[in-house]
Amino acid sequence: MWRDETGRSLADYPHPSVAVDVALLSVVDGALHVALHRRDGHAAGELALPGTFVRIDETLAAAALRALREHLGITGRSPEQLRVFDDPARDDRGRVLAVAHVDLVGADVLPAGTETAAVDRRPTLAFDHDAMVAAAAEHVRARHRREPDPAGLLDAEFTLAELQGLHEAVLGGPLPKDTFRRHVLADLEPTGGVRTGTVGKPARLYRRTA
Amino acid sequence: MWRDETGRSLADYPHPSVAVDVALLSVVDGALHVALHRRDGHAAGELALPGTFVRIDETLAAAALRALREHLGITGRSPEQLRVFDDPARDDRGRVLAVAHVDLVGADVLPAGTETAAVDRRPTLAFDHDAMVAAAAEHVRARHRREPDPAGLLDAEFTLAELQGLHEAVLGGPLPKDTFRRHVLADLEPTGGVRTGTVGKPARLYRRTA
DNA sequence: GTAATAGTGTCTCTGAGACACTATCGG
DNA sequence: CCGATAGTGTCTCAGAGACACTATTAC
Repeated sequence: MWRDETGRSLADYPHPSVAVDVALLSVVDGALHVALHRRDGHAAGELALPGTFVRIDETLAAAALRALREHLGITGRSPEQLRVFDDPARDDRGRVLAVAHVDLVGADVLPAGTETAAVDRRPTLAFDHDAMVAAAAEHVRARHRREPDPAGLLDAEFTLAELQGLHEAVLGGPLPKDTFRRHVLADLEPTGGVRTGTVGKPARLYRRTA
Repeated sequence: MWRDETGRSLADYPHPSVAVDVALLSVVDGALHVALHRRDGHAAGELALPGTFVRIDETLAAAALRALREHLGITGRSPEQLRVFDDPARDDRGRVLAVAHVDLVGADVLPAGTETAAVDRRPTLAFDHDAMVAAAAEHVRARHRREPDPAGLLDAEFTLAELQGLHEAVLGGPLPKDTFRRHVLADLEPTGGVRTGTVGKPARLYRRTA
């Protein structure tokens, strides 16, 4: 451990605490939702994103996963970093920098009873979590404009209609069928199979390339 | 100040230190350069980005500005946040999270003698500063693909050739004249003046709109 | 056959890029 | 006039979007 001239280590200097907050998004009832929890202790009952303080030997990703586990009972995802929120007044318990994260999971990953809110009609959240949700939704939507099912929410094989339904749910609006199909076909390969047992012409099955 | 059940404040818990590092980019000799400094004390002589630890009541932007002032003697810019670098082994003095920032300034802002390196042919830097410079260059280049002179490096009035020269320097390669002009004209308005005193047909002067 | 869904041919519009051309200065 | 730089007309190509059409199943 490094020491300065007076024998103090880095951690001995006063410095901000660091928290992670995770906007865990999911498609529920055909719309993009965010998972929330009610705070207890200080300011109990207020809706907030799952978050936690970063421990001294923990990566941000590890802290984000721990927040999901402790607050929502969810394991095994890989949150992406958005940015640091550093308004000095954002947390009245002290000086806290918050690194916002985003992840997108299937609705089946959320334990029964998990509280969620549609990102486009959400209640006011604690701290600056509203801005975090807005940034998270924009991040996920931008990726879904560029790439088919970037989070791998669909099964290994899926029809173009299923893919389009996912993208419409994430983006929050209808997409033109023909343009959408031509747009995503470049990143898909047909498996040769078809989806049977439904009404109408059977749909070809695809998987993502690369 | 908030206290837990045992009377400890947030800052009493062990937590990572937070640093800012700034990739200060500039156009020098027609190419994108990054300003560096030589570290002293521990690992003296190694080239690094200007950086500093974030004080407990300081915003990230304020810390970034302070790092530029203390290491390079530069004031008055507005660095943008890139992302947090959190490899546990990135700093052998202790657990340090680094928030990378980027800014782009005119070469005239750099004090005489400032050490710089072309971003595309740079020496190996300390810590993970190589990755920060790469991210910073990509960030600045992406903005210059979308928008004319986003950092306002040119004078209030400029010719299209001057603007194109700036973009070629930032992007690191030649641009087609006619396509470039049509691309940026949407965001410019002619001032009515012309640049005289040069060889050839006088060029019209423009300013950025909005 | 009909209803329903899957998939495509084609037209238009727009923007990027390439190329060559015209325009206007100093000398 | 010439050399040099500024600026434009136009062609082609590719992708987005709109529309209508064809294809293939269950019943």
